[in-house]
Amino acid sequence: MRVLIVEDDPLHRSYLNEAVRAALPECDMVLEAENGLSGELQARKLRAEHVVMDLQMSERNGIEAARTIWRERPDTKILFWSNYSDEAYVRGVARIVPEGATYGYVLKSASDERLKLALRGVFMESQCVIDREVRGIQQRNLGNAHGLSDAEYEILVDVALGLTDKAIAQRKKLSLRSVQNRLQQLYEKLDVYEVPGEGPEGWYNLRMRAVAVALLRKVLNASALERAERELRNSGGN
Amino acid sequence: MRVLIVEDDPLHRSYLNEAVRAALPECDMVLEAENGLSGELQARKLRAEHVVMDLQMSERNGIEAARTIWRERPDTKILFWSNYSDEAYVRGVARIVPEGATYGYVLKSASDERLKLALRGVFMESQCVIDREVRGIQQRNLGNAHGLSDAEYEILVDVALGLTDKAIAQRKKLSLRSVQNRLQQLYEKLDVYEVPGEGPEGWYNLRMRAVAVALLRKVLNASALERAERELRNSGGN
DNA sequence: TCTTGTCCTGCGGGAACCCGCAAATTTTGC
DNA sequence: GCAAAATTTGCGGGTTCCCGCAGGACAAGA
Repeated sequence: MRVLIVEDDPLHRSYLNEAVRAALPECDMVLEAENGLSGELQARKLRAEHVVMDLQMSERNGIEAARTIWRERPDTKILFWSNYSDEAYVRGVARIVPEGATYGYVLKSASDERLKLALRGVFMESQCVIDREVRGIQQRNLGNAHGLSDAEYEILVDVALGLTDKAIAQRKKLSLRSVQNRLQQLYEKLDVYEVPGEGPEGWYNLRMRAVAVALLRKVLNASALERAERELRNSGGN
Repeated sequence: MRVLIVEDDPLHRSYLNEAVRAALPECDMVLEAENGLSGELQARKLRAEHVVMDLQMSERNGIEAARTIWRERPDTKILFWSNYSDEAYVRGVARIVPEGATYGYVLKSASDERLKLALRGVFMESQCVIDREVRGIQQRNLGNAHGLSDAEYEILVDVALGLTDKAIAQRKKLSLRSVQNRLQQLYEKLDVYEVPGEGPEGWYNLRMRAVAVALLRKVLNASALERAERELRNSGGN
């Protein structure tokens, strides 16, 4: 059994290495990659079936790397090990996990014990192991108390990229008015109307404010934006 | 001689601890804090004169912690040790350095040797030690080839918070038109007019696009936004 | 079949934005 | 002290955004 570690911080990498060896005595080979790109290459070359990987790396982030790995071998078991439980990351991971694949998501702040349990659960028992904090984010989106639906999230991303209503309508094959409707839903869900202090009504540019709130609440983050931007440019703008 | 370490990642904290002991044999006490808030408190209680600290921590980030520390004792020597060289961080640090204070800025990706040199340089020799990558960012802002002036940056932040032109005019005590002028400068500096593919002219909402580009280029980041938002709410909205 | 609910669509108007033009004001350099 | 340069301000317009209103399309359920 072999395990591939994809993590750009050398300290965390060596910590992981040790944790893997301790948790999985049946593992006879631990490989390392220091960014998403080389992670992809190694996974392909070595036919890795067990990967533990960081999100947010330079060169290529964990979500994209995981997507290409899974595209080639959907039965690869991947344990994500991340600093944050931003909604944007959680949503990003959920979007790319293939039907029936087994994966895990644990935070770097978790104890050694939690990490080891996750390693055994995912790699040996084919369980999906998701930390409580992360799970909380996932739930909130389904029970749509405050969470955004996928449709709303996509509109949010397009707006955040700086597209006009018309451009979004074209991309999404909707009428102008429909786009604006979805925007209004978004504005309500994000409490955009709340005013700071006693100022007059027209204090906020709603479109911009919605994105600001989304960033502050970590519904959106920089790496999600980068992904969307790349996608936009590849699709030639329409 | 005592050194205070402020860093939330336990691995990095212990690594720093070791590095400090190795680089500074004359140091007889190494203290640790695990977030910005407790860092402030410890610095005050222990009258720390040598601090090495992470930016981007939960609870209170390094920039705010450093500001309050320097407000109380401007001769404190602070070495910032950060993952990123985002323009937003560099600018944030530069904004709060008191006249004549000595500080350093090294990246976590730097070698052990670089870190040790910085520790000795800042704490023993009262030099300012700034990594090359970080220095590069600073330069670009002064030689305003592409960098933003402070005025432009402030407008950018207000826009990113979601304020309307009118609201910004009021806050900054300018006329509506002046705000719009500054916005136009911003649009040019950020190459907002560049169009993806062959689409029609009106593809972008300039105001939103400017913020998107700023985020992608790391001129702005989430923590700078959080700071600005807090400031906005404190000032009661005007 | 008729109702109910949800979503998409068009119309219209008020507000906000983007910006060219030109005069007034401040800053800068010598 | 004075001219050049940069900033600020007002005016006017075209465009986009925000949204209430109302009509149509489609699915679920009585």
